[in-house]
Amino acid sequence: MWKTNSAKTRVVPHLPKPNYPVATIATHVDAVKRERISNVSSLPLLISSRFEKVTGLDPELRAATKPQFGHYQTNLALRMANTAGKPPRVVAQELVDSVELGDICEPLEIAGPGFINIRIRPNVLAQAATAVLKDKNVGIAIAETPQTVVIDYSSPNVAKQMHVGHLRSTIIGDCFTRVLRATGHKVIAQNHLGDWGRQFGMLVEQSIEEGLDVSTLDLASAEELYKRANDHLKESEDFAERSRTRVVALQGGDPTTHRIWRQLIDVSLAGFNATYARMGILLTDDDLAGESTYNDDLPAVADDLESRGLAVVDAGALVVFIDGFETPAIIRNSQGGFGYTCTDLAAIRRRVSQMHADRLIYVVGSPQTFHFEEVFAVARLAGYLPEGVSAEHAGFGQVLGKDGKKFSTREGTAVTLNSLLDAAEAEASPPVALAAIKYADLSSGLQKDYVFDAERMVATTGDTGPYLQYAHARVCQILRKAEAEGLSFSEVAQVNEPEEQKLALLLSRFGETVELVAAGLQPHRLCGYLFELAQALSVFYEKCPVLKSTGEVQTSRLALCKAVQRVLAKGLYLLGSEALERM
RNA sequence: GCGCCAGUAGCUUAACGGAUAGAGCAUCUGACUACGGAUCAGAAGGUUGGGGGUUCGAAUCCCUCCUGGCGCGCCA
Repeated sequence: MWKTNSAKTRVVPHLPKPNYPVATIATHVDAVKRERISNVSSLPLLISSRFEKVTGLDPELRAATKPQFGHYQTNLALRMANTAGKPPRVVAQELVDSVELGDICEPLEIAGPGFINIRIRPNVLAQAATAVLKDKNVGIAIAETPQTVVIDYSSPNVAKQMHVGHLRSTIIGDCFTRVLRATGHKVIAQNHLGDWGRQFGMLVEQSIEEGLDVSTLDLASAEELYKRANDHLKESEDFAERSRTRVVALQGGDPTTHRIWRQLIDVSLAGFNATYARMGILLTDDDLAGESTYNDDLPAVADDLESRGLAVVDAGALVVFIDGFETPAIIRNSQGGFGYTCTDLAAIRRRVSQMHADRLIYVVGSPQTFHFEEVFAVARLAGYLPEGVSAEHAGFGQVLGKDGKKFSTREGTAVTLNSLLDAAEAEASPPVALAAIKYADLSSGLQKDYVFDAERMVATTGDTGPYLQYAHARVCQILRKAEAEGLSFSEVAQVNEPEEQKLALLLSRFGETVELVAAGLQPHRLCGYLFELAQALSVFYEKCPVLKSTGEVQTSRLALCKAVQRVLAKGLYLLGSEALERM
């Protein structure tokens, strides 16, 4: 009954259509663009503004797809041709005649059906490279209107080791934290620990029955306890009953129960923190905000929704029917318990009203897409999520085993995160292994599943983290030798060779790439950029001797190397990896 | 049944409606006293799952079908 649309509109007759801007990548990109127009720092934006001055239109500059097309291209003439009623190439010629770019670009060229190809002048490229060399933030612009961004990630469960499912959330969330901080935003990381729920009844009951001092456990043995309790629960109705009673005792604040629960959390945290340290993750205990921290808010949320008529009791449960959703969101079940929908609503409320978040990001697997759509919709409805605050679910695909299927051990249990780190460290030193794993995780689209193949990801050839580290170590070697020889440099004075120009052009794009990732939450774009830069560096190596050159050519090339080194180091940092000086 | 995601070269994968779909691995051919060869140059490899449609232009947007994964009222 409640499944039909008519029932929905009947129960909550006047639900407004969402009139808030739906949080999309496009929205954020636009916001970033608007922000930066007034603070023109990158070459494409500078060029775009010149086109806009003449046409009032964004030329939608794109990096040229081929070297013979210059550095950037615009299809503006093609788009204008229809309304202008003129052939595209004629419009293009008019644009070329009227847009003033002589100070930045070589003469514009018209090509193909009416594309305008743009080539930056070498001296401008050299200036751009020097800017990257000198800039404290390596060419990344600080947002003019910094936001408070709350990022929810990692979120392991108490009394269970972190497993393969936590790998991606932890790596991706940490990357977002680094990128958003680098662009000047205030990031509040939130580790939404699974520290509450029915499983604690059986855990506490089992430990008491065994006479176990929980505080002496480590995380692995706590997980063993979990398994024993779970087995016990299945085979003994008596134990199941006592476990249910124990849940009530925990909720009621019974001292003994509460103490054991707290001990379970503490031993688990010790294990999680060890893994975070091993992975170079920024999360600290200050970022902990487990589910239990919202316990007191849950009845308040339910009451608020119910008293305002947004939630209604249906089949014994308190639910919210939402326009466009087949099923209602369950706020409180028919037993009077609160589920994770309610917890997430309470979290949104707190993050917006107390932490003053402008943007909420959830780094949680793709299977939760529906859940977050639902939670966001209810939060909008209730005003917990006001118009000015965006909420995004950065969902991601699964990590698969080598057989391309769900990653599990021979026994069928989930593979622990630490064993994945072990597998990679069997192939390379810890910092290299870590860079390998993180790069493999971040370098393709977040939505896609990928196979965990330690051997392939630690390869130093190809599109891998270690290749980036190698490129960095190599350029460091040149800079070290230069220093040993007493050579100094101050700026990129000239970029005459194509290989130098390519490097300088790429350097000029670092900032906008990072800003794009900050706006659109697509780390693979940063990976792709850094890989292209590392490749361009290798080509430069072949064609343009540095230490063997002399005079201004040498000092300029040294400066170029230093700028590349800075970008690679910063880029690796943003991916959560170490930029090694030697390998 | 409804919904979401994915389907691009043997494998892994990029492409914010634009030019000849761009890379990496593997394969083949070259370059070695080499500022780190853990490199570079080149070749070969694609009817972008199928079929329609919109557009000057489609991997990208719309419709439809196929395959795989995941979700869809009381666990989190």
